[in-house]
Amino acid sequence: MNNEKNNIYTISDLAQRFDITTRAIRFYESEGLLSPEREGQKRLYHHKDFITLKLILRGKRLGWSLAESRELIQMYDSGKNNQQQYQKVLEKVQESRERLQQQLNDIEIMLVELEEHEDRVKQVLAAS
Amino acid sequence: MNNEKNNIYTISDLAQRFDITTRAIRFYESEGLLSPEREGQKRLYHHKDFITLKLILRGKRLGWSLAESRELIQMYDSGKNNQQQYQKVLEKVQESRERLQQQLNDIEIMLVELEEHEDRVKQVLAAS
DNA sequence: GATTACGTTGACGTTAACGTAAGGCAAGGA
DNA sequence: TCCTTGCCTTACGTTAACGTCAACGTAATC
Repeated sequence: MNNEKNNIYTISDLAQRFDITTRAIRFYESEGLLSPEREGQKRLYHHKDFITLKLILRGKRLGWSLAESRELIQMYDSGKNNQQQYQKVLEKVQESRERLQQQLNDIEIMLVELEEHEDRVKQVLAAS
Repeated sequence: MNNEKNNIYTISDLAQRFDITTRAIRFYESEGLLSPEREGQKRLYHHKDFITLKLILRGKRLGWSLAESRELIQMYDSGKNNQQQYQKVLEKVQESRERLQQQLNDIEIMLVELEEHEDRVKQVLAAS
């Protein structure tokens, strides 16, 4: 009975699609990241909200706090040219990228060390 | 008075070198990730502990829990060939790598969308 | 009209990884 | 002797992002 053709979702529609709980979605709203339409008591989500949720989850994957993602979302929502906000977001993206670079480094080293460890262990076994 | 030439560190030596608090170091010990020598009440850290701390912090950067890093450390400490533990660690590294790939993807998309947003905003400004 | 399914608003609980005192011991100057 | 410094233990506090009831409303269905 969902009207998904018209891009209207109930809260559990969204929860299913993004594999999160309705509790999480309501929480994001309480934190000011979502502001769905209401039909009486019930929340109605449109495509815009769908997009916003996508932003939220992408932010989470990058390790952003909800407060940080909120800034990004507000920027998009405003439709205005808030240069200061834009810079702030850009910096965050840059930080994330640098963090990623460091992590790639860490992964490489870890793999090398794991191999070395294996080699050592095997040598000890061979010598016994 | 630190005997760093002989690779002996006090707790605050380590804290300084890794830019963490002594509280954190003691906490890692209480979680079974470190087991420094004692001289009376005082903790004495050797090169081995230095290495372990490096592992801990690397794990943290990769988003590992302390419990996860503990497994890695135990594997190295044992010096044995625990194939099961080795596989578990290898899987974790693999997971981290996949997560990184997803994040790289996210970053790219985010940058593209930010540019698009800028373009839209500028067009609106130009039309007014 | 009773059940089932889905939605709502509180409100307290949970977890990891420390932070933050508080109080005390021991060594080394001044 | 007193003071400062550094380390120790114990123990309660903190934060983010929800989880988990509870208690209720409403709408469709059996």
